[in-house]
Amino acid sequence: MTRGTAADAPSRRLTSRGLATRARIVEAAADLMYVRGVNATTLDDVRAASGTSKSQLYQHFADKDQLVRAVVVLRAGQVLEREQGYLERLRSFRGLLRWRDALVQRNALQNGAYGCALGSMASELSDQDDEARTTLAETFAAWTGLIAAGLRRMQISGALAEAADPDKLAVGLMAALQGGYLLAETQQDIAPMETALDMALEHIRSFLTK
Amino acid sequence: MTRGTAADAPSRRLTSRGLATRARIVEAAADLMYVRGVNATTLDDVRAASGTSKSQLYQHFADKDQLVRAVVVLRAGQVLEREQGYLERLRSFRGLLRWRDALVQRNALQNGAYGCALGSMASELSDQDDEARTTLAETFAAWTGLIAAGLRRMQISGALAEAADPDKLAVGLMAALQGGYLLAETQQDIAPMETALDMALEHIRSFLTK
DNA sequence: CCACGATTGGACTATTTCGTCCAGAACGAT
DNA sequence: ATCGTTCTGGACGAAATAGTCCAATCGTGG
Repeated sequence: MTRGTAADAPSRRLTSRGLATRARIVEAAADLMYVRGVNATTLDDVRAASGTSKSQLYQHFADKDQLVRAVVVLRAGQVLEREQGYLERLRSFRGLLRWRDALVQRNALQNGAYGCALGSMASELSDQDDEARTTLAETFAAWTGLIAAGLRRMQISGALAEAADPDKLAVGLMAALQGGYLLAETQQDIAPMETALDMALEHIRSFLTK
Repeated sequence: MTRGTAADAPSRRLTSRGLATRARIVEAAADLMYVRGVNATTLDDVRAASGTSKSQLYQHFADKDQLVRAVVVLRAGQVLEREQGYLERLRSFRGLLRWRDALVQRNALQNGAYGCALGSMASELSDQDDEARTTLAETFAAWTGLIAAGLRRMQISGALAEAADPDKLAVGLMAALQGGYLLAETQQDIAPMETALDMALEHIRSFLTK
């Protein structure tokens, strides 16, 4: 609240160099927090991984919480941008299957470890930092909204039955995805993630008009 | 590995008094770690909440990791016992609905905060403590197995179609549950958890024979 | 009721981690 | 080029946290 660091109007302090260091810090922190968890990542880890120094960290972020929030915002933007690319033109069940495949493949690269960039932070931060929780909730809502919008387009084009509720189906699909991530992470095997997504998609398929 | 603390044969050290303190410590730690997260819980918090002292902590647990593992084992046992009570006699779709209601109601008491006792630990520990991860994976498997067994009984009694795959349905249901927990925790609202469970149950319903 | 090990309390140390500070280098506008 | 501002490096301090140790107490078998 004291310093103008995060999303504030950056008062006057902004140099390309400074912004570059800031970006380097947030990205390094995001990577570390993704694989180790937020609380298990120390500022010294971030400092080393970003090739910066303590003063830079505190130049750009009032404290660790602010850095964490910046990481959340970064991840939210990344995920939303990526998902928008997949979902904004979604108009068919096959498109949904392609979306599924992309997610599974991405997660298979790490054998399911680490889970969803958003989900793991949500689990750790929800009961710890209300501002972060809110951002994450909004991001989940936006993500789910992208899916719902696609389902609605399918409905308008007649591919999906009128009886289907796009919003509820989207929430169910998102839950299956997040639960799948979690089980896959715990088992170190993406099979449960596939099974979960398949079940949700199978349910959506039952609403196809033919 | 050095001391005989956790699940080892307790060599010689066991007095009712000692066992009681040990239990008090683990239970206090479990509560704290549930609401604050594992890494955000300090040994001093545990000491204070359990009304013990440092020496007791280190009398029973070689280090914090061992305590965390004991908490995982405790939670695993509690959840499994509770779920067994609900699921071991599951024979009908209505039974599944009752199970759903019980979970939702329990989570509603805290407005969805904290999530699943198992899920939140799984998310935080999976990439941090492989032994804990394994225990959690086994517990999830057992839990899912309870559901699958119930579905199989429904299949044998003819209520559930032969075409249904109890194992996959159980995994899908578990993922919906865990994802629902996570979304509910993030949104501080159990609605997404209900929606997710309803979707999974709706899908199972489609396999009912009549 | 005595002896001995288990148990306890809490002071103490070591280490980690967050956060501060300041002197000097780099940069950009004039 | 020069001056003021921003950026940088890293030493430093403060607080939190993990982990150690030992003297005192308890409690149970003999």
